[in-house]
Amino acid sequence: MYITTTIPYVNARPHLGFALEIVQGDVLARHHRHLGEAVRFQTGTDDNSLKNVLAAEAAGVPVRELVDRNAAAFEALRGPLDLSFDAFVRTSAHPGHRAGVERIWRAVGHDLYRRHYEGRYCVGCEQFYAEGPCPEGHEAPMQAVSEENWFFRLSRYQEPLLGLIRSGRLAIEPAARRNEVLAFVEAGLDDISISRSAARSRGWGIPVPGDPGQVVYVWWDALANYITALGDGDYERWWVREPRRIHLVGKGVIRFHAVYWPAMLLSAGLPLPSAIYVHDYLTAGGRKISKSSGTVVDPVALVDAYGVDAVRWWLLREVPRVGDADFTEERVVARADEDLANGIGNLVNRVVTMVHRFQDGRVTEAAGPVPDACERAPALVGDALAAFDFRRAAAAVWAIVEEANQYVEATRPWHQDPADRRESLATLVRACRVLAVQLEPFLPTAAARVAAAVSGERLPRPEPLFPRLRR
RNA sequence: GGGGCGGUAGCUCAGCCGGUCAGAGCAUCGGACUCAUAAUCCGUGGGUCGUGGGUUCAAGUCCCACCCGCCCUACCA
Repeated sequence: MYITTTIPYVNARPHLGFALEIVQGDVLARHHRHLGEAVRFQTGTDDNSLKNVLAAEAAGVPVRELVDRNAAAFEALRGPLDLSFDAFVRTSAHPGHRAGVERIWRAVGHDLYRRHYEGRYCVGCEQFYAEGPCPEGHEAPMQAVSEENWFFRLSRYQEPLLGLIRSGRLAIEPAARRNEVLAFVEAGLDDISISRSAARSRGWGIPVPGDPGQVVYVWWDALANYITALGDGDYERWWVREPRRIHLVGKGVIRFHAVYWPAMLLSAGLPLPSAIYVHDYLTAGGRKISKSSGTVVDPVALVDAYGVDAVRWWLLREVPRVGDADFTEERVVARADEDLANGIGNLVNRVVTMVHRFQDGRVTEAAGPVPDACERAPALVGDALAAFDFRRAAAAVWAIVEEANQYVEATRPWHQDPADRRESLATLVRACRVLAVQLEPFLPTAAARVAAAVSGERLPRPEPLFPRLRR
C-alpha cells in the first residue's frame, strides 16, 4: 500500500491540523505493515509556493533559509509524534522532483497552450478567484494578475473523470466528498492556468521546460511529488504495480487532488491514485485555526506538555470521520486520563500487580478463551481503517480494555483458589498482550510499554504506564 | 441562485434498506469491590429524535415545505 499525506506549505511551522493528517497516515501505514503488507508512507513539504516567498520577504530572510528552516520543523515531527514515514519529500530539494515535474510537463504537452490571462490571485490560497474577497478569509489583498500563461486543457477530461469517479476506480471518501466532486465536474471544467511569470514568482519555483520566463504553477509542481519522489524502480513498484495508492487530504484541497491531479495523470498517460480520503478540519475552542486569530496549536508544544500518547490518542479516538472536530486541551487531558491512565494503564497495572502478589510474577499459558473483544478487535480495526474511520478503529481497541476490566470483576482473582486464579491471571495477561498488539498502530511507544510489562514467563515489576495528567 | 451535509438525553455522538430505535459514552446520583495510578465494576437518570404537513397498518428512519448551522458551486445586484 502506498500512502501519502499532502505536502504543506512551509511558510510557517506545522500546526495541529497537519498533525491529524500525518498521524492518520501513520496509523494506516503501521496497521498494514503489521499485517505483513509492503507499505510506503510518504510525506514532505511544498517548498515552491509563492506563499513561502512572501513569508520570507515579510520575515526579511532569504527564501531558501526560511524554507529550509520550516521544512526541517515539519520533518522533525517524526520524533515527537512517533511517525514512521518512509520518505520525506521536499519539492525544492528532492533530487528527482524537478526532473520529474519537467517530464510530466512534456508528457502533457499535447494538452498545453499559451493564453493571455487576467485574474485575481489569492496568494493565501495559491488560487485564482472571480471576484470578491478571498473566501478562505486570507487577509493579504488579491493580486491583480495580467500575463500570458500556459494553460492545461482540463476541459477535455470531464467525461473521463466522471467515468472514473462514478465507477469507483477513483474512490473518493467519504461519499459526501465524492458527490461534491461529481457536482463540480458535472458543472463543466474550464481549462486552467498552470504557470506564472517568473517575475511574479520572484524567480522561485521550477521553470517551465523550454520557457524560462515562466514558472510551473505551484499546485502542478506540488501534486507531482506523489510520483516524482519515487525513483524509477520505486515508481514501477508503488505507482504501477501497487493496487492501493491512497492520498490523505484535507477538505480544502479536494479539487486539486480529485480533479486536477487525476486529469494531469490521464493526460500524461499515467495511472491514477486508487483512493482519496478527505478529512475535515480541526477547530480550536470552537474557532477556526488560523494565525490571525491566534488559534494555532503547535503539536510539538502539545506533546511536550501532555505526551505523544495523549495527543495521538485524542486525534484518533475523538476526531470523527466526517465533520470538523473541536480541539481543546481539556479534552485531550480528559481523554488521556480516562482512557490511558485509568483505562489501559490501570488495567495493566492491576493485572501485573496481582501476578506478582499471588504468583511471584509468574504467569502460565491461558487455557480458556480471552474476552470477545480480543477476538473481534483485529477484524473491527481492519474494517474501520479500510473505511478511514479512525475513531471506530480506536474504539475497537478500547473495547479490549473494557472487557478485560469486566473480566477482572467477574472472576475476582484475589478471592479465587490458586488454580482458578492462575487461569484468570493468565487470561488477563493474554488479553493485555493482545491489547499491546492492537494498540501499536495507534500508540506505538505506549504499546511497546504495555508489551514489555506483560512479556515473559515472569513479568517485570509493575510500574505506571501512563501519568495522570490531572486530578 | 443551484447542489450537498447536519440539527437525536446537560455534553459528544450511534442509529444502513421504515416495524424492541428511542440508544452509547461522558457528566450526575446510588450501589458493589479492594487486585490497581481514590483506579474498576454494576445500576439509575428520561430527550415532543429542528418545525409543520404528507405517505403508510407502522417514520429520527421515506416525501414536501420551512427554520438553524456548515460545506461546495455560481455570481444576479
